[in-house]
Amino acid sequence: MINITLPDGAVKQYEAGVSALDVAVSISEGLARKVLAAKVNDEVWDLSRPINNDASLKLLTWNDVEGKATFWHSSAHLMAEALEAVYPGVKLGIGPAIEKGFYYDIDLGDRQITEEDLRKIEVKMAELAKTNSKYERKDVSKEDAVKYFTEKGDEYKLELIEGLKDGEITFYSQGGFTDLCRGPHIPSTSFIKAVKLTSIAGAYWRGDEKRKMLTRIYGVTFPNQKELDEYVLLLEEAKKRDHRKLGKELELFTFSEKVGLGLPLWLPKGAMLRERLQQFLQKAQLETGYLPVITPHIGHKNLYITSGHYEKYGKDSFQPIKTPQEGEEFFLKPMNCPHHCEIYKAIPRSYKDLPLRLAEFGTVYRYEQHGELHGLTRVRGFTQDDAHLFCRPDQVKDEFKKVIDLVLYVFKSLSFENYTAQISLRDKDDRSKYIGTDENWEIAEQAIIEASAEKGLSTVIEYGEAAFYGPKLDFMVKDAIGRKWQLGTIQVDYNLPERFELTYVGEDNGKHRPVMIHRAPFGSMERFIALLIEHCAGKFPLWLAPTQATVLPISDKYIEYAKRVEQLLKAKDIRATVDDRNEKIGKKIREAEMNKVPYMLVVGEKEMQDEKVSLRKQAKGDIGMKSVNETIELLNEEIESKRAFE
RNA sequence: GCUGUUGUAGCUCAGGGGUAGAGCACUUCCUUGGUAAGGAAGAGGUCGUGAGUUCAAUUCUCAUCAACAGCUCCA
Repeated sequence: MINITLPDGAVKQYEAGVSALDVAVSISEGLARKVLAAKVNDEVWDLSRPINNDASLKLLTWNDVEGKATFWHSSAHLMAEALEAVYPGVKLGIGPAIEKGFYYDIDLGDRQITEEDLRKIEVKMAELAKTNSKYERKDVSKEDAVKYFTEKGDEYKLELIEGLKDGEITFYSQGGFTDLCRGPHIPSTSFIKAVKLTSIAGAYWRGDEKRKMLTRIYGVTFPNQKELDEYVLLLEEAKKRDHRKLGKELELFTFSEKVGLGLPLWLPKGAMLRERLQQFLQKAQLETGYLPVITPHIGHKNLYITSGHYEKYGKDSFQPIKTPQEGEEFFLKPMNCPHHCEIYKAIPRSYKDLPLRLAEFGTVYRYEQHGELHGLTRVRGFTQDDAHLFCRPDQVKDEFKKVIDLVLYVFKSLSFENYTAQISLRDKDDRSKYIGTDENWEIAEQAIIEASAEKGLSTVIEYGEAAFYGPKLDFMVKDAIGRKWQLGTIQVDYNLPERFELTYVGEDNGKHRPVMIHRAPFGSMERFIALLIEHCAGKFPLWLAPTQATVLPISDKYIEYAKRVEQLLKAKDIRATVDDRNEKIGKKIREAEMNKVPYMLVVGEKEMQDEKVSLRKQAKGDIGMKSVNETIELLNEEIESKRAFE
């Protein structure tokens, strides 16, 4: 007999060799029908796999992340089976589950598939799913595995097998389809009740842009049709929040091919929003000891030779600006750090001056790959809410913690609650791409890990994601359709102080090298605002709304009064407008609602008589008649509180 | 940069080998209306750009540019 520990701590005894499915059956029939896979000692297993020793067991259903992943992984196999049926001779790359669904990379040879073909494949998948084929696991020797895929003529699978050790190769089969796979899988195809193949795209084999591009088919499946319908609805809703769409509708920003790709033009309302955000952070930074500086938009070539950026990015970036002076070249600044290093150097620094925190909303230009440009989230000209902290090595951790506080303050103020904090460290194996001593890297990596822990941040560690000059802590936020973007960032840099020969005089009267911390709580104004737009679906909190209130006269007769109310609001720093068009009140309200103006002040005969307005809140409706003064107080209280717009 | 899809009025989109249409927005007039679209008239496009096929191209073919999705990249 063996002991199986369940998640609630209960320990039950079973015969050795019991399967997770047996355990599920012993608990309840209903559970046994729902269960997809099982977590055995923290490893996800097939339900049918025998458990021979004492173990902890968690039964995974559709409600578990791992349950869904298993379901989608099995769906990828089902799609592969359908693809082989529809396109005989298709070669298969890899087909994993992803956050929302799955994909399979395939080589179709000379054939091409279109969106309509996806419908055919969906039908085939549904048909195969109904056959209720079991997913069966089989251990295979390397020799047999190679033989199988050689006969099948699938060079991609053969390449994958090459990287595997004999004795740890498994095949999974369902229906007439067999795939090289570690597993695990759901018990049978009949669990898959609803199928949607979402898109076709190209993807390099093994993510290497020098290798062949395969066709990637994305899909998602569900255990019932209702969930699929809900998912489709959710996607449609998400698309309405897209910052590119809202940016156009709310007249926040635009792009012009004539001005240039990836160079945003901020319209008056967008500029208003952006300036509010900038002032908000500036205030917080002044309170925490940052010193504003201003530097030019270009820098001499020598600046970037010193910084090392010329060598690393010179050819792939905006090309130099020439001057009448023969051989003289300037670059548009791709970052603010070198300029700030020169500010540091302008004056001899003592250990007593540190940390020195130089802050600048600095606009930079980077020639991003054409295919990378994306709304405001990836552009070629953007403004960083940049600052560089020059400090002594013993101050790094403390400074780091202060920056974490600032980033969290910013996120909290804008109610970004669903962020992830990612610590990016060096690649575990390949260390050739990093500069600086192992010792300094160790210190910096430790400082970040400790500072994050002491601040109670729950972080994920990503190896190989560090910048070439130092480790970093990034704050990632998802956009409307689930793509992750980096917003706030804190990076430790031992490189630039070295290259610029920055020093300070220590207590010992000797010269020492400061450590530099790059940090940007927003990341960039552009990207932050993009995510903010999607986060609040264009309904900005009152303190940020470009127009905070609009006065809507019932008819021409009240325009004069409406303008007086507008002036009273403006005198109290409320951004107000008047809709004095010759339109009915219903239409004015409708448009103000669609423009997401937080407050509407309806004025007519009744209001004009005793300095009142009928107040209406966007998405909430009429909230009754109030005096102008009451209204101003109400709005200003909300502005002060920086409340999120509910 | 790579693969695929798309490109018609300011916006959202329909159409289709014989030089174009809707709704919204815009302009003018009527209307002075109390909480999500009042009515009428008008203006607006050589159908992304260039070439080819054709008696004829916005429609077919090729190239190119841009947008979108994904990949690669991201100081």
